[in-house]
Amino acid sequence: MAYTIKDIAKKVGVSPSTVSRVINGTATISDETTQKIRAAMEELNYHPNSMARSFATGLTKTIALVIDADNEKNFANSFFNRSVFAIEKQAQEEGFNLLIANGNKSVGVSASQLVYEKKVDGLIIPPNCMNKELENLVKKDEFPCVLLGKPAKGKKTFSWVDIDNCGGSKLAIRHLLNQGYRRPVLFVENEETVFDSERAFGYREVLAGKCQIIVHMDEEANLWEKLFALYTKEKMDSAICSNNEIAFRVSRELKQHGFALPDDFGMVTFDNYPLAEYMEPPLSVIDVDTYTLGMVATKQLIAMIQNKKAKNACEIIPTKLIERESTRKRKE
Amino acid sequence: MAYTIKDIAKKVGVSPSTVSRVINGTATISDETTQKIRAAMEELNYHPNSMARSFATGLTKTIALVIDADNEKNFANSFFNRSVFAIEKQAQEEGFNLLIANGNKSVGVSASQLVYEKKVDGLIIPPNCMNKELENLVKKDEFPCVLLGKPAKGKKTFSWVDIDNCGGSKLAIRHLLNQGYRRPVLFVENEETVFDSERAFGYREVLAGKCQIIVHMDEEANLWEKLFALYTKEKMDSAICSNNEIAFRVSRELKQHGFALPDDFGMVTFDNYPLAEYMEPPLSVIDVDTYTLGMVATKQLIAMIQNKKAKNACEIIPTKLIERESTRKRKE
DNA sequence: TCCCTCCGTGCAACCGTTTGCATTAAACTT
DNA sequence: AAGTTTAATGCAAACGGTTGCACGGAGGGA
Repeated sequence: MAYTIKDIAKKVGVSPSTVSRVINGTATISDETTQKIRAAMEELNYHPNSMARSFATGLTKTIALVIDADNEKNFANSFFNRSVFAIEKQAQEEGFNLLIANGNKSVGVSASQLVYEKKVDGLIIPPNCMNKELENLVKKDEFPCVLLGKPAKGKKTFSWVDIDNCGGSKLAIRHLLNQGYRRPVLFVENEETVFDSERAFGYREVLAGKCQIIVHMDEEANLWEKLFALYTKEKMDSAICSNNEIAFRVSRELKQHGFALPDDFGMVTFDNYPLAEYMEPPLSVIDVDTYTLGMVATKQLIAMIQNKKAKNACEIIPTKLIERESTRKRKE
Repeated sequence: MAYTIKDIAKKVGVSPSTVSRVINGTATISDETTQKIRAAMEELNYHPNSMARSFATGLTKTIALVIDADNEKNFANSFFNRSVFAIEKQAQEEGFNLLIANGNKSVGVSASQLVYEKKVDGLIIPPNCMNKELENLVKKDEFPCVLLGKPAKGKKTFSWVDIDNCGGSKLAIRHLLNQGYRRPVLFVENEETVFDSERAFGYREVLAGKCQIIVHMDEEANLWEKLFALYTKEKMDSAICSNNEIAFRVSRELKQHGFALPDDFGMVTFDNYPLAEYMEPPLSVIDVDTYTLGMVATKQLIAMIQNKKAKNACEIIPTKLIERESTRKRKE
């Protein structure tokens, strides 16, 4: 059996409460007593039992990150991963642990379970994992919760953090125009996800009054046919891709059919994928700082946990352009 | 305040212990009482307080995965990520939660802390995160622990799970030879990591008596120079790359200098990176099943937690070859 | 019919910390 | 010097489950 606070108390000749107060600094204890208690703890290599503590205080010092395990792509993309990294680190720095919870619809219960069972003090959750049950739970108990991504319209009652999808899109297009491209097309998976729709919004805004074409990849059966039509009929000369897989596929098709990047077609893609710079040509990207995203979300959540204020805060993490070869300046 | 077991007991007119026994199935309770208790729990939407429970039982129903946050690459590579996914899922299925803990040397304490403070019931930990303190702790208390990767020589006293690096390497080389290549070179980061050294071992074994060249990428200042020498002087005609970044870099150099894959040079790489199939040409890979890796590690750990047996078990997850264009059969 | 088992349940202690309240002694006030 | 504040500490009751032991009653064997 490990030592308890009582063992320390007995050894020093004080009451358990005094030891507790020294550990937590919750009352003024004489220097002498403090020293002796510290020494005893050191000597016996005492560590407080976190479960007993959580039980007594009602605080777990743990936050949960809900993951969308339905979508296995989350695990292949670095977006998510760097966030996990940042969240863990920030949590740790503020004395919290990080629990990973499945937000899968079929398993379902998991995330709400953690709240019901009081296993965590707060939740970081992607909007698409937020279901009705969880929503009610969070609202009713004012349970600390930060959305990792902008919620869809009409659900603005949560705190959230997101990257600047709209701004990133604008950045990309302005860059293309700057480099001498005239007609950029936007490739997204579909416009149902918030981030794709934000990117589309930015695209439309910058190109207001000009030619706009948005391709929904999930509707395109024959990518090359589409690309060929875009190039020959629509005279599109460049692309913004919403993710790396799209960028890979598009550039492969183009190259296989004898097009040269960036001379025949410019390309910029979202997310600074590690391999983007090893592509041919190295891809210009909109770097989304998911590390900061995770960090800010965590800070916000822990602030909510600790002082119960700062509700309905929201923050947008700026994106930045990393210029590489795929958008080299064109001779006009 | 949420309902407690006592509220249920009072409502039904039984003692709290009876309710507890119904919840846990730890004694025979009459059908009638069971029904009434179940109904009351349902009606009040009762959920047991996990902290109280952990406190009483000494079991947290939580396992920790230690991550090497020093190495940010871990988060960029899908190896690790798919494992996290699998670990969470398996844990969840067996009624455990997953905690992510930093194994960073500088933060240090974190992982041991969890053990000291009894915040988790077991640990999944990459060998390189295993430090002396943790090692002692684990051994002394017989704390359940599974290494996620084969430990270096001399540390065989832990349970571990790893992918079959040696076998994967053999698979790759035999495949190359089968396809008509004669002289495959092995590219690794360096041979200090266990997995690279295992891969090198497999390489040497299959090519015993034949030409063997292992390139350590961390020592190569000029990759193209090296490749050119390998091709012209050593007559190497194919490569096994230990990771995707190497494969990317090597294939880029080759293509930039006018070589055609697979006709001039064959290539197979470790890890079925999602983008490997979008490469030009699509890369043949040794698929390492990190999903199974994580799942098996978790099963093993939970078995240790639950029946305190199965110590020092070890398991090797087989790899498999996915044949794509980069190793197309050569005309001899 | 008597004794023994076993089923279903209750009692109460226990898990390790925290914390409101009480207490004492010392240090100020005036 | 008496009264009042303040610092330092102890007491004991929580916190919400779990579990060993005990006990009454029903059923079964002799």
